[in-house]
Amino acid sequence: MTTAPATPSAGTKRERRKEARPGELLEAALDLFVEKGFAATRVDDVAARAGVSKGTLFLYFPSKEELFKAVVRQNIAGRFEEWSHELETFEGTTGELLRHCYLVWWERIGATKASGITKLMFSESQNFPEITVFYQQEVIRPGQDLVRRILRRGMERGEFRGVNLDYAVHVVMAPMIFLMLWKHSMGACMPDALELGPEKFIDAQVDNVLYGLCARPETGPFAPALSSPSLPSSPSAV
Amino acid sequence: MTTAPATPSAGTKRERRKEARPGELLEAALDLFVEKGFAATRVDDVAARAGVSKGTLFLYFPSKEELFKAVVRQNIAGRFEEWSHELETFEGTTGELLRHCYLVWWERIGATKASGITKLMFSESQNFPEITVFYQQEVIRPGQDLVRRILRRGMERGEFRGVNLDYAVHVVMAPMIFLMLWKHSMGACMPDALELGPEKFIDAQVDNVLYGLCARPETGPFAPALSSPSLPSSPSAV
Amino acid sequence: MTTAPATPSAGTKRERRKEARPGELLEAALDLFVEKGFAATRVDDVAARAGVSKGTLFLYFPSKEELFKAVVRQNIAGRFEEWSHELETFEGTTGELLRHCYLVWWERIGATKASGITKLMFSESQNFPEITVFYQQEVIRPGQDLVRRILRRGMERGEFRGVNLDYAVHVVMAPMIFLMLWKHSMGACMPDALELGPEKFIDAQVDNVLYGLCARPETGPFAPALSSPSLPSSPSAV
Amino acid sequence: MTTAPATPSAGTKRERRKEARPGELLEAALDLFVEKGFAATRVDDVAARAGVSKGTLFLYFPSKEELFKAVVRQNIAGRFEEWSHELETFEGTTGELLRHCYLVWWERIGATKASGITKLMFSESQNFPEITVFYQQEVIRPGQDLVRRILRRGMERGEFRGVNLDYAVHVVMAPMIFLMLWKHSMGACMPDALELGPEKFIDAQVDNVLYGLCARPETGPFAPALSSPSLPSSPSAV
DNA sequence: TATGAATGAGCATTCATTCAT
DNA sequence: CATGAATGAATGCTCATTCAT
Repeated sequence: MTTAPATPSAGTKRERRKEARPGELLEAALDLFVEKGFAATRVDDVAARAGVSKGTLFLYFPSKEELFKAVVRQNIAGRFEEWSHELETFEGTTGELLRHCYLVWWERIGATKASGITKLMFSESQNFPEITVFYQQEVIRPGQDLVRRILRRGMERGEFRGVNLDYAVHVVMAPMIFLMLWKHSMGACMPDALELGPEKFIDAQVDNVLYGLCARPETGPFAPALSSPSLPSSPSAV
Repeated sequence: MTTAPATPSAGTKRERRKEARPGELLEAALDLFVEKGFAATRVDDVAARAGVSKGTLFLYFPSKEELFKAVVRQNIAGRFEEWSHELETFEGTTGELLRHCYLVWWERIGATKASGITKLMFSESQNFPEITVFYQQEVIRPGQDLVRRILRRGMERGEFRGVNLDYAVHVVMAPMIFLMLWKHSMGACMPDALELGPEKFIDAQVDNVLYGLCARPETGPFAPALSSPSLPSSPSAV
Repeated sequence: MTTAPATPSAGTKRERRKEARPGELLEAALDLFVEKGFAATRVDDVAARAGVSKGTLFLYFPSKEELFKAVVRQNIAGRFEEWSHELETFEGTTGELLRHCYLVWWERIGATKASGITKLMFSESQNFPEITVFYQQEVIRPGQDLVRRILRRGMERGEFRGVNLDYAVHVVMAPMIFLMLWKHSMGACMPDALELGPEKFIDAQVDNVLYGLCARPETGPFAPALSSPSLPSSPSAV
Repeated sequence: MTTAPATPSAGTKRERRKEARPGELLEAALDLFVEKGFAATRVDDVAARAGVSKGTLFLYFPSKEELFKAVVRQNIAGRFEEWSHELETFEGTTGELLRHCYLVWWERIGATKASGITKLMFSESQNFPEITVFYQQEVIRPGQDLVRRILRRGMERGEFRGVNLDYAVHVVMAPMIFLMLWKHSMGACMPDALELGPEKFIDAQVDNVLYGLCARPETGPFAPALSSPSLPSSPSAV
């Protein structure tokens, strides 16, 4: 109090605590939201896990919903810019890029607690419209845009067929989302092949997805169902 | 219609009501469980929607959990026997069988309210262990067994490659489950390509899945990741 | 149905059932009231144990309270006349009469389910005033009158000291009532010396009671506290 | 009063309230439990009588059962240590000690609301096994142990006959328990001699009990029924 | 800044009684 | 006579949010 601290951001122990509070609360909230879901998580428990009182939590976050939004921002929404940059600087075929994205996505989201947030949103979006709107704007749309840019890159380079992007985005994301949801619901309750080795599952999915997307001389035995109805997939689409 | 009553079991008006009650309650419960989820559905609302008092509901179902189980039995679990029989009498290639299954599954489950039950289970299994156990025994296991039998049929006939069944089951089911979950969560809140035409999405997924499964002379540019690790499916996989 | 029954009271099997109904209901009610108490006994259970429907019970007894009153009348209140007569025809000393009364009381009430009714009344009288009034008029008062007559007999014959009847009645009844209440509450939950041999307890109590009542030349080391305050029983009590 | 606060522990008005709350709730709960019994007492009413909301009650006591246990601890169970000490320091004959105990017991328990708890336990033990176990461990057993020690003291000093302790304990306690139960059930509903002057009743009972217990040269006209069957207390008892 | 005591609406389940058949 | 379907008021317990200190 009497002597000025060298670094103004973190002086006394108490002040350092004060600055750390939001982070500790967010970490505790992430844990509990992932474990119990949004509605079933009690703010008392979040505060207790962060080592503060319930009142203090409401000092930093005006409501349970705002607390959740902050968790989403810190763990997912706030990282899209970095990912977007990584995507732009990637060199190599778009097939390689897509495979790379699957892998890093698994490392950074799928295998971490962040995946629990996706599960939570799928579970409770109906009952909390305000959160859902926020999540769509901050996560879903940026995420789909990222995938769209990959697909366009492939199509512009002639590596992918001309496909209806709205469908293709879901084809690309479906296996990853399924993996997260399974892991945080049924997979948590029953012994399962996915439990220990999701990499194999991802590998198979990437192969299948790439097969559906890649430009091929002949269509083979399978119908080109990904094709945009108004934009036939034939060479003219390239 | 003119001579004898169609339903001989119901004489008086009251008896007809009594026989209809369970069905009316189950329908109301299905609607609300699908709309709100298990925890957020109030039994008062179920009773009100069925046109009876809260007490009457407990006359037919001893608890909210048992009510839910009855809904699951009527809409999903009770129909596996029929599906199993259809599977056995199918004639044609296993690829055609799989495509057929995707279609009828979409007609009977995916496009109906029954799909909401799957979404509900993925959402709330963590918080209601007793229901989860019931669902795994009555739905998940029989469903996976059905898929396993299809895959075995393909492998025994030489139509499919030798694959690790535990993974392949998930590869087959993932797109359908994703479709249900999306439809009942994000899809219900935002405009989406899947909303109106999921058939196209299904088509694309069937193609991809069949590509991964079908026996081919050469493996092409993609690694055969579906192969069982202990039972390599082809020399080139080594 | 076609031939008239010889005894008009019990003809066809159905009619015999009809006449037996109240008795079967009363027996079932006694069992359950004793086991659970008044409030905790459900009329559904009474009807079910009697083999009839809930509606039928209300056909014979207009309410749960009336059902209970009927149980009391059949098992206790209706038997005072007989006991009163037995008391009048007894020959022997009043001490012997009192001991005799303790024994037959134990046989007919204390050791039977009827004792459970006393326990029930002590337990729930506060919450059911109407029943309590009934019980006081039909059971408590007649019972106390019986004891009073015994005590008066002893005093008139010079066998007992002059005592305040209002207190003496309680002194006589207290051990028996205690025995019933213990048996149906704590005794039912914990191993206890009273459980198997209440006769010994009764013996001891009779001795003590008689000691306090009997006329004695000298009062011994103990104050004659039973004496009526206005009518000192002996000079030493002054 | 004017200078320093009497209670140094409570600073602000709020803190004083907080410290007083449990006591206020316990007092309100004691009143209502005694008046209505355990099952018939609504927690809302307890809270209202203490001047707080229902939620506040559950802030201090996690359930109705725990609230009741706390009431028992405060009013009975927590005072055995003090009583035990009083017993050890008593000087005089064991007959005097017993009479003394009856009197102080009446002052501290019998004449206070605490006696209502005993009545409650006798009434509802069957329906609430968990509470019953607690009560037996915390009240019944310590109470019986106290009586046992008095009886042993009398036997060791040669003042009392050799008796079966298991029965004698009940003989000693029966009159007091009867008094409590009567007062809180029938006595509360009908005019009664015990209502205003239980001391006289107690006096009579003490005399009778002491008569049964005290060592006497000859057994008199009454059988020594208190004697332990396997351990005859004196040659004359054979 | 931090606390934590207080609130009160919300919810699954029970049960005596009624009455149409 | 007999049924049993229907009712609806009653109750213990939870939890996000507020606010006095």
